[in-house]
Amino acid sequence: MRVSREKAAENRERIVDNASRLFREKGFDGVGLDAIMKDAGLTHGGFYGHFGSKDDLAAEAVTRALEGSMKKQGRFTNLDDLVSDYMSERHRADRANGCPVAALGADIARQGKGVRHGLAAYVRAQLDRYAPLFRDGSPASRRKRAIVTLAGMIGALTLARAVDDASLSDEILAAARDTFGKARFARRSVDRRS
Amino acid sequence: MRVSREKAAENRERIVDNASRLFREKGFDGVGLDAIMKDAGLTHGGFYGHFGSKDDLAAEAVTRALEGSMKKQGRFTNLDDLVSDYMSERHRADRANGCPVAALGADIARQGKGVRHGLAAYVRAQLDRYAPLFRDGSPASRRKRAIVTLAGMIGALTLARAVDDASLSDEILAAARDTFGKARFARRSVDRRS
DNA sequence: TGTACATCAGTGAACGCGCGTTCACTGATGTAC
DNA sequence: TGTACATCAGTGAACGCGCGTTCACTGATGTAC
Repeated sequence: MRVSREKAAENRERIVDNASRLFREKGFDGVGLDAIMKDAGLTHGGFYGHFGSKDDLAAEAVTRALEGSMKKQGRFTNLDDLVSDYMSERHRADRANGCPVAALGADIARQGKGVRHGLAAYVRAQLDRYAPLFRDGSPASRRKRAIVTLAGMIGALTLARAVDDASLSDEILAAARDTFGKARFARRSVDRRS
Repeated sequence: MRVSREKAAENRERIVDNASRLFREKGFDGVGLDAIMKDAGLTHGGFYGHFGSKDDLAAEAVTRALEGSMKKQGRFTNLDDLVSDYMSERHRADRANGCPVAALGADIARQGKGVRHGLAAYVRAQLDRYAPLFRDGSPASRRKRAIVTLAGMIGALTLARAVDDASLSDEILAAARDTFGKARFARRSVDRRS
């Protein structure tokens, strides 16, 4: 049953990719190793040839998902497009391929040090990406708005997915799209003193 | 071992309260019925005298947590105090007694119809509570800002808890506090056309 | 290049544990007289 | 009010299942000559 080293490396990649999607869709505890391996066209016994434990895979899968999310958002050169994409109905419906923070949310905070450290790096990278996309403001103001934009989009997507009411969900998406996109989330909203 | 009807009703309440805290702290799959019943000073066998299943308890526990969260936020008469409290270091540290949406996040979206319906009612109630606290703006503008404030606070707290970097976490809390509190998140930030 | 052997990626049965759930039982509470 | 019986909240052992993990085995790949 041995396969070539190249094929084995491909199998490993496929396990991580598929697990990254399955975890986002069903949560860490919602998928077993059996389902993950079957999804990659393998049997569960081979798992420990590739990973030390399910937790190890979870860490790799989250990292992979964060990388994918960063790469995807890196394609946008203005905030409007980025926000429109993040706040789209398509993203709301496709938890498996979307933002891992919105998909796994609080469960990430219950993961090990590796995952949480990777998330911090992800957040910093995203803030550095968002900040220059604002049209005006000091570096400090840009950074503050970048934080609020990132947090607001994550919270809005989480709410829009959790709510059992299509029109309320649509309203949440629209409000976030409208506020954070089109550079309407302008400098003075944050910087102005009362 | 029979106890009085009054005592039994108290026991039931205690189970729901404690479960609501335990779920928020460790997630739905992070606590077993054994731990929940032990936490209430009972043994696990008695569980099914009170509830039909663990899922039923989860639904009640989330509802209870949402009610508690609404009652708590109802005490605030201005946004600044409300935001300062939500975005406090104390709230970040105390997942068990804090906002259930931030604590359970995406897992709520994977719950049954009852929980998600209750969440929608909670969101609507919170929006109605936030909207009048803004200093200016049309009803539509107030509602839009209420949505963004609610989503932003939830996202910011989720991020602040998930990140493995104290100074980044503090920065996220501060940015959200500063943006959503003190009515600085003013009308024109949302309404102004480009 | 071809052959013989060693390696090792993947298989599938098995283990052990925890968890949700069930159930016969206990004994204090509630009720009927 | 007191007694006798029925009820039923809670107990703790047991069940069954799924899941993470282990392991002996297989047979194709990789390597040594």
